[in-house]
Amino acid sequence: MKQQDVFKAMADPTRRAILKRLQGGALTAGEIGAAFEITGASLSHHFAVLKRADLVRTERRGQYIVYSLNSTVVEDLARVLFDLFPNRGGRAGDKS
Amino acid sequence: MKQQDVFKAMADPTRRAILKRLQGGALTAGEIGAAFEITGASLSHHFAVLKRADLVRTERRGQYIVYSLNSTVVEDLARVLFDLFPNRGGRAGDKS
DNA sequence: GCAATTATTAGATAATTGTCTAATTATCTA
DNA sequence: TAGATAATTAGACAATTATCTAATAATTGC
Repeated sequence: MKQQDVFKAMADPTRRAILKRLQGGALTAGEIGAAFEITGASLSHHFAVLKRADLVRTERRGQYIVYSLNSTVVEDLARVLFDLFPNRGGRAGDKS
Repeated sequence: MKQQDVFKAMADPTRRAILKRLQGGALTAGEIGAAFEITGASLSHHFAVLKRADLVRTERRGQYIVYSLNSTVVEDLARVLFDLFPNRGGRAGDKS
């Protein structure tokens, strides 16, 4: 997990919205884009960032490209956050 | 919690390092700065971002200003992340 | 093969951001 | 009150980034 890439990816509201949309299951780039006002090119840029952070996985299916969540990476991120703050009952990722 | 401010704040490695340093307890601006190569002015900028995100609290003590973590906000953030990803055993912030 | 569809890549531009130096504010102490 | 110390604010600048239009790539179906 490239921490910096993940944090950077999560810092943009559009990308968080994309992740949110993928909660319900895998979607094609077009299906995701339908919910946003920005161009497909901009969307592609965001997809690239999310992929670089390993937050989503892609699979080509015919002319479509299907995106799906990679939950584990964001779980890792959540663990990092918990670790940043001690004295809270030692849950996920308890290193001490 | 202003989600966007928090995510933006966490996106910078210097700011994450500052939070990390504060794990051991409250520190003055100068004590924190001693660990970084950047100028005090740049540090101040980062402090401002962290404060806007409500990730740190400040208290003036004489000529010093003391910074401390505000754990709850980052815990909230971690919860948001967990919520982004369903089907993982429903822990913190379980909304469903 | 060719047109249509889906998506990405290339290149340009405006906005944001991290950094710096210089100036300012707040506090302490002699 | 004056000087020293701690920290922030102001203003400038370079790097990054989100967005766009136009061009390119991959696939399907005629």
